[in-house]
Amino acid sequence: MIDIKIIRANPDLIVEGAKKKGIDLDIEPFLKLDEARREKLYQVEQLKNKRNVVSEEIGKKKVAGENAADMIAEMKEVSKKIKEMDDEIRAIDNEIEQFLLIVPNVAHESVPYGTGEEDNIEIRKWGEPREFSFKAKPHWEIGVDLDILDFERGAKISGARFTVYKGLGARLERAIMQFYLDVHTSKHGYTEIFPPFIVNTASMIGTANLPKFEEDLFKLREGDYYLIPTAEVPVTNLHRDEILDEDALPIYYAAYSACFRAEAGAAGRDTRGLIRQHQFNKVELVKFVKPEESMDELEKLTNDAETVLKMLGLPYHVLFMCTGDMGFAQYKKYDLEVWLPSYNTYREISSCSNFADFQARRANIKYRPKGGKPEFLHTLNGSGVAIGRTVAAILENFQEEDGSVVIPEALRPYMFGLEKITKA
RNA sequence: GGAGAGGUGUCCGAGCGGUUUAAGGAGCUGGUCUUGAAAACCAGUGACUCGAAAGGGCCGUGGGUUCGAAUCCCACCCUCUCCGCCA
Repeated sequence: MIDIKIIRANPDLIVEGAKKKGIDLDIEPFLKLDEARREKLYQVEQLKNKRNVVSEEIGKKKVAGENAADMIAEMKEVSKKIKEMDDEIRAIDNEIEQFLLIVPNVAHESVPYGTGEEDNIEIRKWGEPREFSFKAKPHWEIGVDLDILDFERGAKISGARFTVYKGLGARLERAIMQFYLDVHTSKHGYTEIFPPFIVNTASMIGTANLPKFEEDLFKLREGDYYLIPTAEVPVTNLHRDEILDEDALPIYYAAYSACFRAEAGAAGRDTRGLIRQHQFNKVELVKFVKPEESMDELEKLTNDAETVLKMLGLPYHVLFMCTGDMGFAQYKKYDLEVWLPSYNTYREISSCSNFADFQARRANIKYRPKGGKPEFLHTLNGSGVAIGRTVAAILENFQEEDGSVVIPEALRPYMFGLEKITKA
């Protein structure tokens, strides 16, 4: 959420910022509402002050045994008027709130302007895509041939975009999960969190998944429950409505979770394999930091995510996301894309973002600077990294001509020391 | 799911519908005393929020009754105890 004071003072800046993200914002109705609200607020507060003062006098008279009938009659009118005005103000507040929730974050000035993914800028590249001396297979063929991925039965028991992992496939998925958590907690200073996979509406609003992106979510039929699309949601909301001590910052959390995405509007895209699923596993990194540190923290977080890809030996590059492709809530964002031979290109495996105070304001997360008033802190998060897509990348990049797959050394301790997955 | 109890400031904990601008304690800050510390004593300190200010709001959340609500009514949420069910 954008600070209402900033919108008031610089409405053009907000409209311009939204436009850069490809969003048309009609801000005039908001400005009128805001004006009307402040006018009414002033009036009703005058009345409330009168009510407070006179009611106290009535109390004193009553205690003294004096008659206060005329004052009470007068206050009855005042109270009625207050009630009417409060109702009006409440209605306006509601409209303003609804508007504020759909105003996108304004990107940092360094973010390149662009309208789509073709305008993202590659800023780093690590590793070299492998030249195959044989015909490389896509991971969905490798996985089926090795009998470690079962797409057909996934479709049978659940539907499209669900996959069953089997045997060493399941083991590989679990090994990667452990490996990522271990690296981030033991080498990068993150505290492990194992969150609920179901959250309420307030949490979804806090991270800006609601109200704008409801169609991307799975909502449960009973109760105020949604399946989380990423651990970012429960973990960021861990500190919702809290004021943290300055000494507690920065906070680094690493969390594994299953992620559930409706993938509305993705029909026909990435229909084969593990790339786009309704349910997938991911280790997410979340940070709560002081405002002045968030830009540096984004670099560190991105670096932490890159580290695990390097340790696995997977070629990747880093994109500086342009305004048009960075998302609604982001202030600055990098995507890590891993090389996938079957696509003959890089595909997203991690997204690292600084939200500045955008989420903190929605979720009301503050910190108390030494000797100062509470202030909104900054939140960041990034995948550290997506697990299913890691499996896809490992199968494809490390496949052998005989259909086997070499397990990256870093994972072998988690795979009974196994060096290769071969046909049974 | 059933029955009961309860949600008050950083914490504990009072609070007949009208000096509550929330008692009291703890904590925290400063001081006295002490070689220093502890203890004791004295003084100060009450979140947060809207507002330029005056002022308004805030006692789980949201409504309601009333001239006036922490205090009464309704709904919801959460916590605890017991029972039931259950991995």
